[in-house]
Amino acid sequence: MSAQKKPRVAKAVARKSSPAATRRERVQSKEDAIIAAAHKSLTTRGFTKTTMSEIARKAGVAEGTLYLYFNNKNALARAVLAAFYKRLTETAKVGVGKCATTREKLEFLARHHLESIIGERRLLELISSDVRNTEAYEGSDIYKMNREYVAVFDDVMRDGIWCGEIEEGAAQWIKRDIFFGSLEYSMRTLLMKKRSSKKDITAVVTELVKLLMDGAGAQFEPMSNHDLIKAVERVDAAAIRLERLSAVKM
Amino acid sequence: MSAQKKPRVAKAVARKSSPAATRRERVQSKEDAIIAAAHKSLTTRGFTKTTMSEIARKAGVAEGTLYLYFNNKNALARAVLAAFYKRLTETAKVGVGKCATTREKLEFLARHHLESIIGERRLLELISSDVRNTEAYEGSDIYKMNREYVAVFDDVMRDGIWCGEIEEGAAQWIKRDIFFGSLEYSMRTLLMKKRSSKKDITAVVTELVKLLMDGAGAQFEPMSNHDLIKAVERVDAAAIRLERLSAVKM
DNA sequence: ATATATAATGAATATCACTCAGTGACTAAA
DNA sequence: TTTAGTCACTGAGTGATATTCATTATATAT
Repeated sequence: MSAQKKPRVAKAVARKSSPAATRRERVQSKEDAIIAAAHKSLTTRGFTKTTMSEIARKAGVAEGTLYLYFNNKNALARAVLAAFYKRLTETAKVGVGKCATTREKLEFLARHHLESIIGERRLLELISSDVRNTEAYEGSDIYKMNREYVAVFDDVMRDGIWCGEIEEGAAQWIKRDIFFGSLEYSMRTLLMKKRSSKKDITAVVTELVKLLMDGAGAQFEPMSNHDLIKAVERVDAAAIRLERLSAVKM
Repeated sequence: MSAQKKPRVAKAVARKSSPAATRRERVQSKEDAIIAAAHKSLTTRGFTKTTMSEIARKAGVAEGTLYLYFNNKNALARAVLAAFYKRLTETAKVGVGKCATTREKLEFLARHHLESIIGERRLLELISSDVRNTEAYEGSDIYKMNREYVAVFDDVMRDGIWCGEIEEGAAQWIKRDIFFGSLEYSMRTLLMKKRSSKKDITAVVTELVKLLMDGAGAQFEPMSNHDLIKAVERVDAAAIRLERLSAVKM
């Protein structure tokens, strides 16, 4: 037994979590720490450049420990994404609740979505690249989270149709795609501009909602109520003159 | 000089390209072969799962040779993407040229884009994940290719505005984002459906163009000029009758 | 024919995701 | 308190893969 493996000595690291916590609580807080560390790395450096050892270091655990909590790098990324969706859905619901009209709700949702995905743009990588392809997307956590999130939009649209603010048109899922698709693409464009300002975001939001509610086609010069009333008044005045005329002659 | 490196013997591989070609031509055809091989792997297996050795094998060259033509895996992927954009732009221009109205042009462009990105969906990964982040996007080949491609859409819209089929609205880039963003998002949705049929594509295309041109909001029953003129004519006729009446009485 | 430039090669290296044999901490029963 | 058992953790080791570079092969010019 000569070249036996050297037994590793525990470094007696001070517990990060409160020592009095139960085992379950300690495990939970460690999971949170890992997700937080992963979130930070993923959002600042992107999926590919983020290494597991980096996450482990940030979270204050050994590399192997990550794999006790998540099967692999993708699963960890998915957990981060799930947490993001949860926050996103929550704030979206709250915000919509404070709006009165359908237009206000849509504008809030659009702005909220756009600002959020600009802030955490690196997370969207995960959706389009590895995460969606690695496993059966349908039935996954992310899929459910996404469903729950876009349901907020669906509800707004349903209400809008119900109270006549929106015309009941084609399949709902198409409008949903138009809404979220436009915003994600706009994000890319905004990020490419030298200084994407608040004004740009407002422009995108306004135009998108305008399109969803009013359309962008050249209207065929609809007459305004004002014009119509003036025209009617003139006719009215003419009729009165005629009435007077015939009354005098009678 | 005992354990000297064994000199590698060339395998005297039969030339793939015609031996009579010039040096320049031979290099070009090899580059094409590499891009073709990379395209095949990338579209079937995705970026991460595609290995450089796999591409080298498919292209019939050594692994090191790949790096004589492209600096790294990302650069190679970018070249594949550039070729894709080139084809896409070409076919888009040709197709639009065959359409008469703005609506037809937009519907063609939408369908063409959607069908193309569904067919080569794995290439889109590249845009959102590594490619865009690896280097300064602006000024890169991909950026220029993309500009050229979306210019086809811009031209259609400009024509549409010029001949009055489209209303001149907000910034053009916003409408562009709405167009392409909706289609890319729709692609995801379509791919998730069990059997995404031709009919689904048609529905998306129709609805998107309808939205861009006519809008989806509940119109407030605007009075048309035609209706107004008819109304005025009726009033006019009534006035004439009255005039005749008073003339008789005179 | 020889020299020079160009093109190609593949073993070696570095980096990273992931594994596993082993260590320590806590808990419950004796 | 002691002891056995389970849970949580560790980090060196493994295999896969992108990238490099010393070397060899081929084509062209003199």
